Order: sequence, then structure tokens, then C-alpha cells
Amino acid sequence: MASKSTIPAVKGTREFYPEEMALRNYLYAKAAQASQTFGYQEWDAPFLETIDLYAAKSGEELVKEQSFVFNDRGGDPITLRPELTPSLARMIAARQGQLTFPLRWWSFGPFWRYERPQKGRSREFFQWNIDMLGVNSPEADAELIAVAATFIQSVGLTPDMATIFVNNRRLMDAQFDALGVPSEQRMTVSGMVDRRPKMSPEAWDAYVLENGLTQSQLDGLKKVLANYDLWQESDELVRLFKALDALGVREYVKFDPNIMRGLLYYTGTVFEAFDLSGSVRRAILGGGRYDNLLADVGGDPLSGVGFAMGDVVMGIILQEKGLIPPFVPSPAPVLVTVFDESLWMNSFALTAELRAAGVNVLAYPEPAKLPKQFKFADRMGIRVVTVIGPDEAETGKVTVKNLANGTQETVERSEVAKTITKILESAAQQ
RNA sequence: GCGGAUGUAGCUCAAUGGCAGAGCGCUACACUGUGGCUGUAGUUGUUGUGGGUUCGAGCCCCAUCAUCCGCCCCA
Repeated sequence: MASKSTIPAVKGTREFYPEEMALRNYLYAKAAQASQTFGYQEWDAPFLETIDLYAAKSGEELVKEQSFVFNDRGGDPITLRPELTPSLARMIAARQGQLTFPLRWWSFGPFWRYERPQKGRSREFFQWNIDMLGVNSPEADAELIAVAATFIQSVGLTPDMATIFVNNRRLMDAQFDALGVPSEQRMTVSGMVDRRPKMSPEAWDAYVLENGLTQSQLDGLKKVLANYDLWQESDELVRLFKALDALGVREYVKFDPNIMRGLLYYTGTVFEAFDLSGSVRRAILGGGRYDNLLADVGGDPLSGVGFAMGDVVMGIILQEKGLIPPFVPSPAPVLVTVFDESLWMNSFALTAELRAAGVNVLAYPEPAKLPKQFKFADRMGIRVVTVIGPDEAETGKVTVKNLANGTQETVERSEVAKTITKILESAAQQ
């Protein structure tokens, strides 16, 4: 067996055969489109960073347990980037005085996390990151949510398939305060909320009580988490939803007091999008407002809002819903056949003429039986096949066949490009 | 790091401890200048790897590797 002698790919890495590459490029194109219609600039950071960049800011777990770390030839520890935000912070800080704020940046690239691969999660993944920096307002938060909604809509997901759930850290902190939860316990309680959907109600109650909350705090917490009108008590969220209305994406967004996002650095609005109907319960994107982005890299205080979306979960969801555009193997819609050895160069010359006329075209690379060449064309998703046999060569003509409907005609060589273009245009309209 | 499952043809999967199979695919022909559709014929194996038990192992046992599903974690 071939696999016996094959060196396997590194665990958790991704191999993009043309079909998967098409999906990745599709997601990239849709992310670019959503970003750019809102005026965001594309940027990127190194894939390799020193471990120090992450040590200060990120959770311990992320660096110590979930990053690829190795020594370079000089013995210095290097990390394959597990996230983008620290790199963003450094790059902003380095040119804080020169950049034009408010700054809107987006990026799409590979990240690595040393985790156990399972459904919706691999060790190597692509992530779309987008941030607005230098503005601190619910309206700015709304814009980022609108970008996310625009993307979700552009890939064909309707509001009943995918929804963005919103909450606010300050609102929840106020609720926790009212329940008498000390500020140093907030993270613990947030963790409890995050875990709640994975446990039975009874088990969760017991778990909460075991971890330091009183019965009355538990009761109060459950009341808060069940109150979907709570946003009306938050001036920020009232303004946020008003802005979402104006931006035309309100139907994709819902307030949900159960959205916490366990991250240390979110300080205001937080949001997370979920697929409501599929098999993946993982968040498809998530983000929020953060302050002090530059605190650890020595810049002046800077507030921002942003989110990240991974390609793996998104790909699964689109696949399950049949929303992935059909894969066409050949980027060239035209095949020029090679009838026999004597007419080989005649066909090659035709490909050059067609390319000069702006048509993507591939030649069969050697003489072969026509059935074989047509079969190849069919499998590659090719729409038009040309034949130059002895008859055509004699009269200076070319036979052009439309594979979609099986019709063909023989035209003057000077007319070939025009004939093909017409076929391709009529197919594109359907 | 912890728990569970699965590895058999290119793919999807069968096979009481007793001759390793089917469908799809692939190749050829029908159709020597035309793909898809149809028919006929043909083709496909170190049963993940290494050991053990047995007269005999795809099947039972041990180890190992890989994949999948959970837990943990999710920046």
C-alpha cells in the first residue's frame, strides 16, 4: 500500500487539495469583501514570534500548553503564532504616532495551536481577524457586528441559521455586584456561565454552590441569565442596538446574558455567533471591546473592538447546509484537443491565439484518442472543447463543441475566439 | 493531559476462528473524429504496523501508530 512508505503529514495540519483550496479561497474572498465594503485595510504579521510576546498578555494555558514552541538555531524560543492580537498591539505601538486613527485593519492567515484535533478544531487553521482601533463607542462596536453579519449573510446563512449573540461585560459586572459577588470572583462566575450549557441543570447548581456562591446568589444569577430584556438597563447596549438597526443588520443580532467569552481582556461589548441548526456547537466567530490593547507593549492607552473567525467551523457549517459553491476543477473553461502528432503544434498555436484573446485555455498535453480527451474535459468541468483534425486543418477551420448542451459548429479560425466567448457568456448568464 | 470508538481494494463498507467479498471507481469494447447516459467484459489486497494464542487469525490477546468522538481548554 502506498501509505506504508508515505511520511504522514504532521498531526492536525491541513492538506488543501484543489477542492479544499477553493473553499479556503472562497472564505478569504468573502472575508475580504465584507472587510473592504466597510473600508478596512488588509495587513498581516509574522507567523513566527518570540514566546515573550505572548507570555505577558495571553493566558498561561495558551502559551504553555497550546502553542507550538521550538528553539531556533541560536537557541531562542520561537512560537508559531497562536493568535494575532499581541502582534497587532506591537505593530500599532511601534508606529502609534504615524498611523491614521480611527484605524480599521483586517487580516486572514494561518495560526497554530497544539490542541487535540477533533470536529471543528485542528492544530493548523486560518483565521479572519478584524479590528477598529482608536474609537470607544457602542456605535463602533455595532460596526464590527455589522461586518460580521454582512459576512454571514454573504455566504448564504440566514438569521435563522446563524445568529450573533451580544452581551456586555460592564452590564454583567453590575449584575454580579448587585448579587454581592466580589470583583475577584467575577472570572470564576464567568467560567461557570460558560460551562452551563454543557451540564445538566442539577449538576450545574451543585457545581456553582461548591465553588463559593451562596444559594441566594445562585438563584439571583439564574434570574439574571434568564432575563433577555436586561439589555434595556444598559445605555451602551441600547445605543448598540439602535446603531445595528440603522446599519440594517438587526435581524442577525440577539441579546443573550449567557455570552461571557472567558477572555481576560474584554471590557465592554462581547459577541459570539453560533450556528443554530447544525451539528457544531462551537462558536463560528467571537469578539468584543477591549481597552489597554497596548498596555503590555508600551504604547499609549488605546481602545478597540474586533473579532476573529476560524475557517474550520465555518467550512463545516457551509458544507452541512449545502452552501459551498460548486467546485469547478479547471480554472480554464476551454480545452484544445490534440488530434495526432502531425497536428499537435497546430493545436498549441491555437491555444496561444485564444490566450491572446483573453480566454483561459488548456491544451491536452499530448496526442490521444478523442474520447479520452473529451472525458478528461468532462471531468475537469470544462465547458468548451475545440478539435482540429485533418478536415479542419485543410480548410483553416476549427470545430467548437459546447459540452453543456452537446452542440458543435465548425468556424473559421479567425472567428474561434468570438464563438467561444459567446458560449462562455451565455453559460455565465444561467 | 484524561476517556471512548474505528483501522479490510483508489473510495464507501461487508465477511460464526475455516477459500477476503460487494457497490462505486478504474480499464477495454459496443462507439478507429466527440464527454455525460447505457450495456458487456476485465481490473483492484502485506486486512494500519509489530508480536502472541491457535491445526488455522480480517476476527481472540498484548503493544504501537493513525484517524474519529467526547473531556479539559477555547486567547
